[in-house]
Amino acid sequence: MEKRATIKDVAEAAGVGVATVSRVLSGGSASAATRERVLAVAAQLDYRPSALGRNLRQRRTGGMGLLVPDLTDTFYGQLSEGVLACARSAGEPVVIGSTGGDPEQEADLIGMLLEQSVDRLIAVPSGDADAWSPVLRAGMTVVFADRLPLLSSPEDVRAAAVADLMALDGLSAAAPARPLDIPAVVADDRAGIRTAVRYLRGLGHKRIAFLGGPGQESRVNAFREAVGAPVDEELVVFGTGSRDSAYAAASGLFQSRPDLSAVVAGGNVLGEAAVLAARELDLRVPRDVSLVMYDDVPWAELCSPPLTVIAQPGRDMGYRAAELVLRAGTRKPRSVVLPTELIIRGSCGPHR
Amino acid sequence: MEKRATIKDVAEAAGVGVATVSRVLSGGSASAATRERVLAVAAQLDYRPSALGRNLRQRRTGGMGLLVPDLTDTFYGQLSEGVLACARSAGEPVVIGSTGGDPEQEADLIGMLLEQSVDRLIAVPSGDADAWSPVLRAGMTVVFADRLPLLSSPEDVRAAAVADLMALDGLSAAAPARPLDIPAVVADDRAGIRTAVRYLRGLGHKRIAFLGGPGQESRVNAFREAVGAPVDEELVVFGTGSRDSAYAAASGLFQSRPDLSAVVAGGNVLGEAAVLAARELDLRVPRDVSLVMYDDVPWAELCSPPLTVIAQPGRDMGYRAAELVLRAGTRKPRSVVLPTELIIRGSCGPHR
DNA sequence: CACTCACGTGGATACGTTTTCAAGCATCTC
DNA sequence: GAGATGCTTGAAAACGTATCCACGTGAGTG
Repeated sequence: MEKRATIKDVAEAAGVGVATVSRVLSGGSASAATRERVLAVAAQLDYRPSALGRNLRQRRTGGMGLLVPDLTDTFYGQLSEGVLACARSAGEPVVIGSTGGDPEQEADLIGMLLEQSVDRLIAVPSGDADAWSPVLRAGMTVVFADRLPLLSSPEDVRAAAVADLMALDGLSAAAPARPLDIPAVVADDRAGIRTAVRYLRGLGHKRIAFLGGPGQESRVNAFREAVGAPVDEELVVFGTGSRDSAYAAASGLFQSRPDLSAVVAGGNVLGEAAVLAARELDLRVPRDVSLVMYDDVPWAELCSPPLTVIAQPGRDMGYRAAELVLRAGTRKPRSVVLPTELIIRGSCGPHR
Repeated sequence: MEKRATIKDVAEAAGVGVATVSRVLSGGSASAATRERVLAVAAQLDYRPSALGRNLRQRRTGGMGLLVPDLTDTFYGQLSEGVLACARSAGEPVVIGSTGGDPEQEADLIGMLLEQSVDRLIAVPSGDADAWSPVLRAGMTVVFADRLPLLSSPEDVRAAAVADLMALDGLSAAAPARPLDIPAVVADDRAGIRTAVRYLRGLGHKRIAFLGGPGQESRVNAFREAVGAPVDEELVVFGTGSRDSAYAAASGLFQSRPDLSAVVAGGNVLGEAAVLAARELDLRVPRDVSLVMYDDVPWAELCSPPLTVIAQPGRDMGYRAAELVLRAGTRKPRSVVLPTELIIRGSCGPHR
């Protein structure tokens, strides 16, 4: 196990000062002759600058943090792949954490990132806005993906609801002033849900349920808006994030309201739970109940019938978020809303 | 954005030297009085030791690297969750990379990790053994997960085949001397495949095909061994890792050999491709073709019929690998072989 | 020719921590 | 009571890099 060459070794071998080596390697000015010599020596010694020294000197770790609720959820897998793709092309490391949707674990992981001096973070937030403002004060550049943190105080919630609707109105609409001024890359939940609800309405469905998970406030709001008042509150139910609780929620919904004829699932885990629960209760899809699921995942096509879905570009979402967080120094990052698409397959039928 | 307190600040505020602060915080000896004072001051200043300084001093980054082929593959999602769970409980960061199954990208990512002085790595290897030996020489502690790297030279390959069979013979059998002495956490592929093949045989199937992906040499070998010579080589086909190529392989297999009555898919992406291709070709599962898939993923139950699978404990695999790599300093890590389980659902029927 | 200016260069410093080392001090032993 | 022993403590060095600053050299200008 031979030890790695340091910048000092290169400097000595090339007969120059360490400062010159540093400049050559980080693109500073140097004469053509010395540049060439330094590069040759560096290559010959197989010199790789130590990120440790650099990081300490610049008082920050390169790369970025990535916080997702669950890597077992295919959508977050897609999102992560997008982030990693962007990071790879930039040659930057990404340190990842899985929060389990738990604000406490999220806070722990943020603490760990802080300790590592990771100052750029892409997060699918679980904690509320109050939990995130300290992070900003710590000097972190944060970009939210997939969703925004829930606002905590009542008046904030009101303001945010308004802001959300405004933000989603146009695809590239400028984000309104929010209590928490953090850029985000999210899907156009409002349009996606609206399209799905209209589609179901067009098939004759009247009693449409929403099966949601944690952090899907924006989708629920969109659902409420799309169905119009008055919303039958028994028809919107929530799981807590685990597959078990999603199944319980779905099963409970089907049993307590046999009159519902369609359900929109707020995410692929919820969708999975819905088809499982429906099968268990001998409800046929789409004969007895129509189903449209948020997230297009490979296995949606495998179901029989194949699932009609609201597709959101998970990979793009991750990639864009990574771009934003990397360019944060240069450009002031603006929020991005990505389009969704209703992909009609076989899980929705006419109301009978 | 107030700047963080350093150890020096704490030392001054507590009226002690920095060395004392360091000792108190890293569990060294100190008098009860000073310990208490230092702790109080540290808490009051909200002091968090910077990993940067520590890392530079110790010439190594804490935590571990994690290299998987594709986070979109649910199995690797499970494996990653296991690694993250272990890392979280140890308070260690994880820097992740997705190789896409490409040895070149893998090498790039390894280079990045080296640059970061990450000296502990959990990898699902894509490159062959020759690509990995330099990593060891660089002083990295590596633990392979899910599979072993392919050996490159012909004699090595022979030796490895023998070694693999030996290694898999007992669950906790000591790993034989291999050209590459790296501990690994893998599933008992041999037993898993053997059980599946026997099960299919028991249903009367004679022409059983194997649909494999990259890095599944161990499973193919096990398949060859289980069916016994002579193996109809047309019945073992490979995709390159992408979903498209998996689909192409599956589709090609079904079309070129309409006489096959059962197929074993070497992974969940392959299994997905198989049911898609079968449906496209109007082959009914399990009436026309029986299917058993490696990997138990949540959506296996969603298919109709639900898929019979060889379950391997992805999460455990990741957790164990992380444990091994973290304890590498203390204990000399030994390879681990985890049990598989044939979960019979509805995708296999009697041969007709 | 003297003076300025621009540029290439290297020495020195700082980043925040851990660890070594020796010194200070109190206690114990003969 | 003198020496030895043990424990606590702080000063200082080191880790590998980027950057500030000052120095020297060459060209360009008056």
